[in-house]
Amino acid sequence: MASHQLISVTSAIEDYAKAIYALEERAGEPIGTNALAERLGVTPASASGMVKRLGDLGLVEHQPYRGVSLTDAGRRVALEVIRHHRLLELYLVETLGVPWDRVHEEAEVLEHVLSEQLEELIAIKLGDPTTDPHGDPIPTRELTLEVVATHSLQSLAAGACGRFTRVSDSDPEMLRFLAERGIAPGERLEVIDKHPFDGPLFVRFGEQVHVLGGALARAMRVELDG
Amino acid sequence: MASHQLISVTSAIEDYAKAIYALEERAGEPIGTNALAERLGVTPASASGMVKRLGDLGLVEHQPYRGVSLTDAGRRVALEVIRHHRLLELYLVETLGVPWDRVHEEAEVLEHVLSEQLEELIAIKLGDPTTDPHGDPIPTRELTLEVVATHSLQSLAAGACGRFTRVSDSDPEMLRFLAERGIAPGERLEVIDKHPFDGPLFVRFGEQVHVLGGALARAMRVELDG
DNA sequence: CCCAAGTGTTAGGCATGCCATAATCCGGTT
DNA sequence: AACCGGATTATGGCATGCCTAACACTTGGG
Repeated sequence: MASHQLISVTSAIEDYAKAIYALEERAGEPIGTNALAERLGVTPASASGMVKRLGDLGLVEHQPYRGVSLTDAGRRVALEVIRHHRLLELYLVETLGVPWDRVHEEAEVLEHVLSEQLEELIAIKLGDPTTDPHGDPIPTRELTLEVVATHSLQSLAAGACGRFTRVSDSDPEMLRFLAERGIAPGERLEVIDKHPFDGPLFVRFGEQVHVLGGALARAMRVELDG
Repeated sequence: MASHQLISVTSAIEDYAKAIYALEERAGEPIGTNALAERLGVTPASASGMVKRLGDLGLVEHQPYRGVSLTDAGRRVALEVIRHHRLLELYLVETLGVPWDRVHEEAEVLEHVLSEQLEELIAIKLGDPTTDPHGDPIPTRELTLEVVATHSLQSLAAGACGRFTRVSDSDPEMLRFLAERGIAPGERLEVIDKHPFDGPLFVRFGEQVHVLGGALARAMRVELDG
């Protein structure tokens, strides 16, 4: 229960917390420093060193050779940054008209310097939104995050109906591609057909049918009906 | 004409450029490292060291023992940051409703991370404004800054008429004090009376007459009629 | 004209932050 | 029991940016 946080939480530390959070959510178990290192683009040794620092700050539990997992404090740090990031993305799109595919990198910088003050004002201005422009959920003020079960579009079979809820925000190419075709999170869809051998899908959005496959269909998440 | 800038321009360097710019404008001559150090709250030795770095980057001309002055490149750095700062202040007040006396410290942080992209979008959104909420002029896109001759309120005599144009943005107390009385930059004023011995002034804003003196009256800048 | 006082500068160091290489060390599997 | 791959330590590099202490310059008053 000791309140660590004796030292400042730097941008790098926030990035580590974010990365661990993301990996841990997906894996459902502690994260190896190797995976962490790869995600962050550093060597395993560097990640190991930083993990030690996070441990000293009380942000992670680290069983050597067993992996890292966030403590409650660490999860709070991660969720705070994620909240910043997603609020900023929505804000930049809604209020300043920043193109959909550019908001990510802007938010990536600003998330680390946004004051609680501004966070709050932005949240109010936006009416306490629950999802960002990519459909990713925004942690609440109390830092809770509702997890909705979604499926990769690629994993669906012909006949499936649902709502396109989100897509990774980190690939501007994909975002541009979708934006050009008028496909945005929130829209309902129906899988009309799917080619065999993990092939492309024919998906109806409104009146339009689009052909989607490859990494794109794998990155798109769908909330199924029912 | 060599384009230096081989190394990154850090926040600290931007702060030094800003400080040198401000002091140089006021003094009209090269700045001593002592004055610079005092302004930035560091020791003269530290300032001396940083000035050397700015010199290496081609941002200042430094005649040892003779003072520092900004080069064109240095002036551009300073004006760019000042533009960021003042645009942000106005933006935060106008769009997010940040209290007048708090925008300064927010802008102080954000000015260093604002991308050109966002700067541009903010400027457009605000309609290319020329002054910030404190009445300070905002450098143009091309980084020119119109200098208007102003006088300290304290220096005026009874009978003087003019427009209250600006007040230092760095003292929240003063800003709150003025805001509470409904005094804001842009308003016309008339000095009704002034007590002797550099005493307080009786100043009319609209229908209201306020008594102003001390450091406050010295910080308030007035553009005289004529 | 010279030297004291004040102003500037250099030298050396320290703290932080973050990453890298190289070598070693677990730990589970074969 | 040996091995392999993942993980860790040890060591160091590089950049920032600040400090103290000691030294150097400039200038004005005597």
